[in-house]
Parts: sequence; structure tokens; C-alpha cells
Amino acid sequence: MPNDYIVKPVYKALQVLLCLGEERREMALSEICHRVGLPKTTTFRYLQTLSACGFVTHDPNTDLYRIGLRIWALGQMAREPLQLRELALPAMRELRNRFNETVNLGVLDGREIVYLDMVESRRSLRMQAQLGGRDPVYTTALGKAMLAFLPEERWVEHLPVRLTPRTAASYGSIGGLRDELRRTRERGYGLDDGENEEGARCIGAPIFNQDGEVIAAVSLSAPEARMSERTFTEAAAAVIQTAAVISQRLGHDH
Amino acid sequence: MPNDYIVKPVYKALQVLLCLGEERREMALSEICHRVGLPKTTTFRYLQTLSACGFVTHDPNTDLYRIGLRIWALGQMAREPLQLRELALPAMRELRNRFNETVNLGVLDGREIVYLDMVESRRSLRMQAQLGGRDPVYTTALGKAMLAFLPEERWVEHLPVRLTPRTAASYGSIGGLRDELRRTRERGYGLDDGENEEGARCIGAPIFNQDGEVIAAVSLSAPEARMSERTFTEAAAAVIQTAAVISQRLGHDH
DNA sequence: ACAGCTGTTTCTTCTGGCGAAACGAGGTTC
DNA sequence: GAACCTCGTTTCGCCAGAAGAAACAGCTGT
Repeated sequence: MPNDYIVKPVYKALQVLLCLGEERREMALSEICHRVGLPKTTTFRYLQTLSACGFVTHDPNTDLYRIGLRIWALGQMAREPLQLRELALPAMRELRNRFNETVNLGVLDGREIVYLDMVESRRSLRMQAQLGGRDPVYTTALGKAMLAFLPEERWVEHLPVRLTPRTAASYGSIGGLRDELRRTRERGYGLDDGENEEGARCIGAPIFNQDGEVIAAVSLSAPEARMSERTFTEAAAAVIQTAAVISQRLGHDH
Repeated sequence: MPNDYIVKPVYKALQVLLCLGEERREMALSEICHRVGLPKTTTFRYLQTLSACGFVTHDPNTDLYRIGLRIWALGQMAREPLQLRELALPAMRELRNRFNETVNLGVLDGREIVYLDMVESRRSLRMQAQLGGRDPVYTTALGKAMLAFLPEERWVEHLPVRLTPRTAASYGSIGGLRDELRRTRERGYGLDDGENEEGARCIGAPIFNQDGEVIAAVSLSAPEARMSERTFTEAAAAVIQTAAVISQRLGHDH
């Protein structure tokens, strides 16, 4: 809460809402207040308020709360994700079909990337992300692809103070990561070699808007067993190509 | 605000959020506070708080606010709409293909229905709803189809005290509407004959869950010029059939 | 340069949010 | 079946902190 203008009741109520969303399931009052660390009475009041606005639904029989319809509907009103998805989908499908591996579309949001859309591999062993789900910027190919093409002085706002490695392969130091980001910029694609998920290899490439700013990225994710050196170089070129096609549809020339 | 447990700051902040969503566009602080009728300072603080949680995005260049990514992502975490959509889509497509008219899927939410999904007609003159958009229960075929199959004592909670006719064809009195709802139950489908939108004719049928409760409805919407008496009876049967297929996939037997 | 907009900051007032504790309704155990 | 949990709801008094007026600052256009 770095801001002086935070209205605490609002902030805390939003935490309650986020808690309900992150868990993806119905929750009891006691569980929620436990999880967000708020007194029972307060949490109760917030839930009443949230549910009065349709942001939360309360089942009177089971006494459980869940995310309300209104949130979903509000989300449908957000322009950018939907527009971008529509534009990107055909190219993403093509990429998936060519390699039969999962293709993801993501954007930066603070220190995380958010999965906007995905086209899944048809194989039974496949990478699978959650629509609207989040992963750290610095452990994912998507994140690194976007970060690398941002001015270096803006890197800090998308990175935590301390890197907490998710897997054995994750970067442990900011210094090492910065070097990797510079290499990423030169290569033109971001790489995740088991840094986010053990045994998964992803290639991500940046998508630019009309003004030449990175606004998103696409990635191809596969189990490393299916990513031999040969398919890898081929895939990297294809991912960059896919990102370029989408950028073009956004009005980015060159 | 019928509830004693409403926390006003939270409630008002949510109104700000809803305002931003309903308008479907970026808005300036002054416009928002004007629209929700809150003092500038207060609105400013709410927006700061909302944006600290990612619910709202603030463009520092233009000083405009818009719905944040987090809302969209949260919406993706809501189970029911997504599950139902997935289940219903194939049957909806079939219905659209048969008549080449727009098919909608909706649920009740208070006194409104919310459009969960749609499959559009391919003709240039066609009905078009907004995903996540809302219409009154009592002017739509979807709404009436659901209401009719709810116990009569629950009708009141989904109806306003005074009906405000949207078109010349809309019902003006609760009494007349109640009769229409009873007829709807007997017929098996809800009818909207230009009550929601001039010149549009819709047929809606209820979808039941495993326990035999109405949880949604599908509708077929067409310009009245294309809904002759003959196609109409055919369409009504088809909509009911479609709803039944979806109900079945939800585990409703019979 | 000035007027008329923005959004941001400060400050003082007093409202209404807070949480402990009491209450009551199920459900479980012995 | 009584005693005992545990969970959601209600009450109530206190004082943190939300609110809004007003001053401030940063634009844009005339």
C-alpha cells in the first residue's frame, strides 16, 4: 500500500474479492476471514456489501460465497484483452497446428504476466495454463520477451526486489537476469528452460502496437522431450514470425 | 441499499467501478465523479485504491481511467458462466444454423438477465446483444422463460415495482405480465414480440439443472419480418428442443 | 497574461467503520 | 438428551480515519 490515497475499507474489501477469485471455489465466511486476516465481523460486512452489488454471490443454503456474475460481465466490458485476443487468435492457431504444441498469449501486469488466451496442443502431455491466470514475469518466456523490449529503466517496476527461484533452473540473481534480458533482446525471443515449470521449455516473442511499444507476447510451450535442438531453432523462428504477424495486424509496420 | 451491513466506502467505490464498466470506455476523473454523483476528492481516492489493486488502470499521459485487467481475469475464474457456455454452445450453434438467426444464452441476475453467450445470425440485418450485457427480465423472452418456471412467490424478487415500458408492445401492468407468465409456463416457451426492441421477435425456452431448477434460458431472436407464422411455430419447437438438449447435458432427466 | 479547466494536496470535522463480545442456530460427541 | 463446539449474525461504544471544502498546481486555449 504505497499510496496515501488508499481508502482502507475499499482496499480490504477488494482483497476479499481477490481471495475469492484466486481460490476458484466457493468459500465460507470463516475461511475467507482467516485467509485474508480480517476479523469475522469486518469480512462479513464486506461480503454483504460486495453481494449487494452483485460482485459476490451468497448461497443461503450452504452459506458459501463465490464470485458473482457481475464480475464476469464487467470483465467482458474490458476492451483491450478482447480486441487483442480476436486479432491474435488466427495466427496462434496456425502456430499451434504447425507444431501441435500449446500457444499462449499474455500481457504484462505489474510483476506478473496474465494469460489472455491460449490454443492448446492436442497431445495428451501438454502445457496448460489458466485463462486469466498469472505467473511471474521473470520466470516465463512471455515475461522475458516483453521485458527485454522495454527500456531498461522500466525493468525494475516489473521485477521483485528478490528473485525467488521456482525451479532449479530459475534465475537467482537480478544481475544474471538482466544479462539474460539483454541476450533476449538481441535474439528476438525470450526463453524459459524449465524456469517456470520443471521440464517445460517455452519460447516467447514480443508483440508491438502501432507506436512500436511492446504490449503483449506469444509463446510456444512444450515438454523439453519434444523440443530437440532442431525443432527448437525452427520453432523460435516461427514464434517470432507469429508475433510479427500479430504486430502487423495491430498496425505495426516493419 | 436495503442492508444494514453495507460499508459505504466499499459500496460507493464499487459504483465507481460499475460506472467505468457500463460506459465501456476510458473516462476522466471529473466525468466519473459527475456521473456517480460523488465529490471529486472521494472519487479520486477510490480510483487510486481500485487501481492499486489492478481493478482499474490509470493512463498517466491522458489521465484517463479504464477497467483493469484484473477484473477480466477475475471473471475468468467464475465457474458457472464458463461451464454452462461450454455445454450449451454446440446446441446453440445447431439452432443458429437451422434458422440462421441469432441465438442467445442468458441467466437471471436480480431484475435483469445477463447475456452469457451468443451465436449470431450470418445475415446483415440481425439481432445482436452484448456479451455480459443486461436487459430487464420482463421485456425479454429469455427472462420470461426463466421466470415462468420459477415458483410464483419468487416472481416478485425479479420484477420491479413499476414496469416501465421500453416499447409500445411492452407490458404496462404487473397483472398482465403475470397472466402472460402463466401462459408462458403452459406453452413451454417465453415470447417477446417487440417488447424489448421494436420490430424484434424472440422465443426463449428454459434450461434446467439436475435438480429440475431453471438456471438459464436460450432464445432465438429475429426481425419480425423473417418470423412468419409458419417459421414461428417451427422455431418455437426447435428452441424448446435445444433447451431440452442443454438441460440433458446438465443432468436433467425427462 | 489571464481565465477556466483539469487533477492533486492539505486540513479539520465528526461520521460511521471497527472489532470485542454476546447471541443463537445447527451439528457432533459422549 | 444434555453439554459442547463452531459458525454466522447482531449489538454497541469508541475513536480511527473517511469525507469534502478549499486551496494548490499544471494545463490549454483565447
